[in-house]
Amino acid sequence: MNTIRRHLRPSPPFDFAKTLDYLGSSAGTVLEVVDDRSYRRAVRLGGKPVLIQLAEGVSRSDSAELLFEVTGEDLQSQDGRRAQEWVRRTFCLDAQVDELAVAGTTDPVFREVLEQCWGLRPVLFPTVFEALAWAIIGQQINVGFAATCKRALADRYGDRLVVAERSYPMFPEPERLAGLSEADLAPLQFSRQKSRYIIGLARSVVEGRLNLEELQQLPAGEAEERLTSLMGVGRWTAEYVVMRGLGWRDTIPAGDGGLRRVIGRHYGLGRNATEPEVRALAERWSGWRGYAALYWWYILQREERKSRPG
DNA sequence: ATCCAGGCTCCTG
DNA sequence: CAGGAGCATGGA
Repeated sequence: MNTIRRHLRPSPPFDFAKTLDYLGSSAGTVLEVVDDRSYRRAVRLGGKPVLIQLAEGVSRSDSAELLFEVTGEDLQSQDGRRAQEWVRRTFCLDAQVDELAVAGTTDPVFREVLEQCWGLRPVLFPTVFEALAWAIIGQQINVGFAATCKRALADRYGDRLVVAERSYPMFPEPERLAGLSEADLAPLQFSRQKSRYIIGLARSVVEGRLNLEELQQLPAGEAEERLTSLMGVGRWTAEYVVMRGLGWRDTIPAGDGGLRRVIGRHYGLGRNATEPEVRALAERWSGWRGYAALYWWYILQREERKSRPG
């Protein structure tokens, strides 16, 4: 076991504390260890299990600095490079977010959102497969319960990485899930329908019908189309994965229940916004609709955390 | 009990 | 092709 350390400089504005606060309070964050100043998570990079650790460094002037560590078995410099690229991509460290400010100038409601979210960065899923599985698990059930299901899936079928006498869970590989039957997931409180979708997805990957590497190379619209052709993946799921798994910044899951709720509330509709309404509104965030979605979820989380602590 | 929760598929008219 | 029923689960 050895560790490689680096310093990373995110493009400003970057508010690590805010990003961690949101990430750590999100129900779906079950495989990460997050506190108010650091992040830890075990992932496979190039097939090799590693522990990624991030902490805030000394901030010079206005640009924050991140301390980054990767720990694993017999790490070479190329592993360090690979891990660093993974972090830059997963935490969107190179995003030129200041362009987004323009979208707020004509919309007082969204300007308020922008101010509260300034510096908040999206955190992508470690893999597209995990994003897809999480989106399917989360369909039409409350996110707390979805988190329970995800955790159970990882505990039962995922590998673990032990570093410094501490054990970190990893999300199951498609190969592992492809061999399961519906009966295997029933004890984890997956509905039959969801079990079918998840297992079918894993098999698609293993059998090569769904090439996740290739998916990364496609334009957002084509990736969305490709995803929607899978059983169990509708428009919401595809858009969610394009945004949170593939990292496209201009894709918004407009049918999302949470978005419809928070947007309806803030624009004074007295009801949930409809999907077409969200889509129409999102035109004004064009170029950054995915960031807008993130920001709205952040607002929603804060509002609903206040009224329902825990 | 009843309604809801970060939908999807399939079937109508 | 738009709209709605039916679907599975657990939680409030």
